[in-house]
Amino acid sequence: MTRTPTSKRTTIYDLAELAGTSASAVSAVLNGNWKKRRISAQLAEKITKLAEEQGYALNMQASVLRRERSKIIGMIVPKYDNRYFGSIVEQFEVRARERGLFPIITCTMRDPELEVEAARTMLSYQVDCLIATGATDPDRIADLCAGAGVRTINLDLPGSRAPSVISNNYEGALELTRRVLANCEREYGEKAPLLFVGGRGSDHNTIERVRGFREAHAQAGIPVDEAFVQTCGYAPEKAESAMQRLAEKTSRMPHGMFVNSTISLEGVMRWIRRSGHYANGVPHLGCFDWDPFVAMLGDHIEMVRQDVPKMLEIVFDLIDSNSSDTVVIKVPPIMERMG
Amino acid sequence: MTRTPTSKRTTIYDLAELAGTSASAVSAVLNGNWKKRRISAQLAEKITKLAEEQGYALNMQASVLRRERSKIIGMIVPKYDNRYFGSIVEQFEVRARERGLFPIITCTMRDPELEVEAARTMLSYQVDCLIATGATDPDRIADLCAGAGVRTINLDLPGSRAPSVISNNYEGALELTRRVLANCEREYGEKAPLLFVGGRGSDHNTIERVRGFREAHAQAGIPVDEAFVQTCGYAPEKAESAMQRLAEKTSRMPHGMFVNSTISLEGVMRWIRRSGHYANGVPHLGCFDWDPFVAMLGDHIEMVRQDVPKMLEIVFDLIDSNSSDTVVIKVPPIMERMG
DNA sequence: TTGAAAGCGCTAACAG
DNA sequence: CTGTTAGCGCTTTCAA
Repeated sequence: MTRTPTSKRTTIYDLAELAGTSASAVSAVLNGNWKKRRISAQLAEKITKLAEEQGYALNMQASVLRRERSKIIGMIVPKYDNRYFGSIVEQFEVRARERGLFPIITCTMRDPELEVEAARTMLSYQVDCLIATGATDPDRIADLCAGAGVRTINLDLPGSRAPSVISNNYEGALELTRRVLANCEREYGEKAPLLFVGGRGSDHNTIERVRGFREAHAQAGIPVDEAFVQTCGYAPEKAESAMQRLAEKTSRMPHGMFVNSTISLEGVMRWIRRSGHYANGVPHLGCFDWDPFVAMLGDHIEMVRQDVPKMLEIVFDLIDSNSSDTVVIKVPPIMERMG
Repeated sequence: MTRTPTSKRTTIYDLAELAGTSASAVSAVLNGNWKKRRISAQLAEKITKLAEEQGYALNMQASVLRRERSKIIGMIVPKYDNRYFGSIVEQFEVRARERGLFPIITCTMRDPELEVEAARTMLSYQVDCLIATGATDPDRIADLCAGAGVRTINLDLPGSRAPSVISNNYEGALELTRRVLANCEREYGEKAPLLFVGGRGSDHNTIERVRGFREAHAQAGIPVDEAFVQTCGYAPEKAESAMQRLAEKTSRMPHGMFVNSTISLEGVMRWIRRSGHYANGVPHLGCFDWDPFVAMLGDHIEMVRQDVPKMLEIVFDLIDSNSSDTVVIKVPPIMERMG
């Protein structure tokens, strides 16, 4: 793990000596502002060539230490195990690099302790800006960052002390619920309440989605069955055991469900298969999130796809605009057509 | 020695002044080696408390610049859009942190240029070690790192200038092919060659998997149809159009397929649905990779799950062991049971 | 038991 | 046009 002490890395001083010039000239040339310093094209070329030959690599730690902006941008993200967060991270990296920023990402496994730990570490690395994605306590992170004079933006889950970019969960849930209700009615010729399963009762997104879920029921004139609102957490195991408990208590399982993320859907699907409860007649499902293979599972699943490109576009606009108003920007999700 | 008014961050000098001691004492205390320096417990406590109160955060750039080891460990990874790489990245982070290392990850979108660019950047950030995951040209990266005296380990795809940890692609493919062949024979009562689709004909993993594919055919006494070996690339679109081209050329599509990754499977499934070619009688599939929703798609799909925990365990053993032998360690993948 | 001091490699202001 | 110089914040001898 140790670097071989023999192969000392080339520094601008080495380059300066080889070129018979000074470190500052080298620095200026290598940073592309040799014009400003009116360094001769000849010298500039000589230095550039030398750097190439010697395999010179800038020492970022030294550079960042000296500059006032690090150009490092951090993101914390709960997990990498689903398409939603995967595409967020992927596009975050692309856009960051486009802007000449260096992205560092840390996954917090949905652990609140790890979240603040990760934020602290990122501050140690002098990030210029921190994006808190799906954080359980965005305000805690915002405070931490404020203390260090670092900007924060909340993504996916909103906070009250920094700008937030989130999906329009209410609208998405409203439409998704409508569709599943309609699908159920079409097939079973009966107006009956759906099951809501997955998510945390305390998180903003889940609250908003439940609100949309209720509103769709209200609009259809169907009373919500309170035993059918299961905000049991996101993990597959939690969704699975929530289903199990419900089945033990109720004599009549719902014809349709609103599943709050693909993560939870994993558990729901597992339960459906294992329990054999729906052996004759699969329930109609609605999933708040998108996954290509879920889309292939059959015509009985509707999906809401969160508009990641748009969300990240706004995030970076916010970064560029330098504003720190604590707005909450809601991005309409996309309804995937069935089949 | 005047601090600019912009730098609002607390430094060890601020702390030293507040505690009426020196920066070196503060540094020692905050690094936990105040015992070695026999600093009084009293002073140590005072400093610790002060740091807490002031919200002191270590400046990693300064710290790393001064130390000889950065304790930063880098990983480059092709994509975040599938479970395999997702779990690699997730577990990499966990294990790195367990060891007190700071993980930085960069996704290269399978772009060879970006790969070396990313490696260079990581070297600039003084990584102590770089893991090249699924790199198209691992040796190029190994050379780059060697020049900087930094260790490299190849993951997923092997190289010849650094230790490599990969799946046993041959064995996995052999067994997967056997199963699909058996499934086909059971259903159609006929020995017929499978289609191999996805992956790059030039990459080691694909070559090994094709070898296993051929061997399984040989063992079953079935000649491989050369038109049925379609190493068309990983992307869904590529797999999809490869299927299309094949269908246009051949009068008889295969009853079974070996699909080289879930990524490619996405395209294959799409083609199967859109083309209507298999309207009566789904083909038996084998997928080299695992995804929970693919597992739910039906009994006609077999999967090979690469043993990510084991692979990463070996990667970190390699890191700890400090060895740089260019071994290739093959980890047996796990055959998922159907259903 | 503790502090002073010397840099790590780089950037940028200031003098030529 | 170019070099000198003064640190950025931290770690680590070395001296006391």
